[in-house]
Amino acid sequence: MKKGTHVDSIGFLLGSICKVRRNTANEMLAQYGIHAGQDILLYYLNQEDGKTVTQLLEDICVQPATISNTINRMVANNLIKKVKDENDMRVSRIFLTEKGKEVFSEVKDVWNILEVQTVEGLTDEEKQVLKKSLLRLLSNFDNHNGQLFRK
Amino acid sequence: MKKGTHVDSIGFLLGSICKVRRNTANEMLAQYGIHAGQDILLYYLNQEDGKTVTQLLEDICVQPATISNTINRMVANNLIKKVKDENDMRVSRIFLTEKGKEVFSEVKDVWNILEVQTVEGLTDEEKQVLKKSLLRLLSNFDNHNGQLFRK
DNA sequence: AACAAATACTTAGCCGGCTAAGTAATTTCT
DNA sequence: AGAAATTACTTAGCCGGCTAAGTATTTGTT
Repeated sequence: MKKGTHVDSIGFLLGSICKVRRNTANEMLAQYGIHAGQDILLYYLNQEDGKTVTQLLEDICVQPATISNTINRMVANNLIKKVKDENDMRVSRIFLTEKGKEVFSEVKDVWNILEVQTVEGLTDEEKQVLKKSLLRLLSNFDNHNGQLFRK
Repeated sequence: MKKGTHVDSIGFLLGSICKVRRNTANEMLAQYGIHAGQDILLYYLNQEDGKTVTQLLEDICVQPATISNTINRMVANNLIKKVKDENDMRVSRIFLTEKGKEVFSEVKDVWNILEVQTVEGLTDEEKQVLKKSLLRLLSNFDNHNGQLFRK
C-alpha cells in the first residue's frame, strides 16, 4: 500500500480490524444462537436485571430504534423477557430468561478467547500503551457524536 | 468501569471507536450524498477505472453480495456505471461517472479531516507505535476469517 | 461435442446500526 | 383542571455487512 493514502491511515486500520474481529465474534457466537451486539446486552442485563430500555441504550450507546429491534429479536429467541413497568406504563423492563443466563455464561468465554486472540503477540507494556492511545482516540470523538457519552 | 470486564478490553474499545468514528464519517459524507463504504469504492475506482466487481471486492475485502448491493445503489445515484465485459459476459466492469469523480475529490478532504481528528493529541511517535500495534492486531485475525487477505 | 466444474456475480433474507416520524403515557405549566 | 411539553419507546425505511442459494457464462475434462 502506498504511503499517505487512506488505506494507510490509522482510521482505516481500525475499521479493518473491527470488521474482521466482528466477523470472528459472530462466528463464535453463532453456536449459541446470538449475534455480536446481543452479547453486550446480555452483559449489561447480567450486571443488573430488569433494566429499562433507556438504561440499556445508555449502557450500550446505541439509538432507541437499534435496541428496540434487537430486544424484539432476543425476546423472540427467548433470551430475555420484556415487562411493562407498573408505575410507568411508558417504560419496559427487560429481564434475562434462564436461557439468556446460560448463554451469557458462554459469552464470557467467547470474550476471553477473542480478547486473547486480539492482542496476541503484544507485550503487557505494549497493551497498556495501546489501550492508552485508544482511549485518547475514543475521547477525540466525544461531543462530536452524541452517541457515546451523551452526558 | 470495572477492571477485567469486557467493556474494559481492547476489543471493546476498538469497537466503540469504530462506531463513533463511522457515525462521524457518515455525517460528513452525507453532504455529498454517500455513506461510509461507498467512499472506499470510489477510492479504488479512482486508482484504476473499469475494475471488475471481483477486483473491487478483493480490494475492499467484502463479500460479493455486499458490494453487489452497494454498486447498485451507487449506479442508481449516478456515481458509477456498470458495463458488461465484452470478452466475458459474466463480468461487469465499473466506471466512475463525472459525478463520482467530483464526489471522490471531496471524499479525500473528508478522510484527511477525519484522520486528523482520529489521532488528535498523539505525538508522531505515539502514532507510529499505535499503527504498529494495530497492524499486529489485524494480522492476528489473518487466516481465521477469510475476508481480509484472501491472498 | 457434451457434460461437469469453476467463475462471476445476483437475489433473498437476516443482523446491527442510524434517522425520521409516530404513539402513548406522564409531567409540567398556566 | 386542561393544554403543552417531555419522556419512553416503536415503526418504517435505509445502509453496510454477512450467509446461503440461485443464475448465467466460461472453462475443463472425458
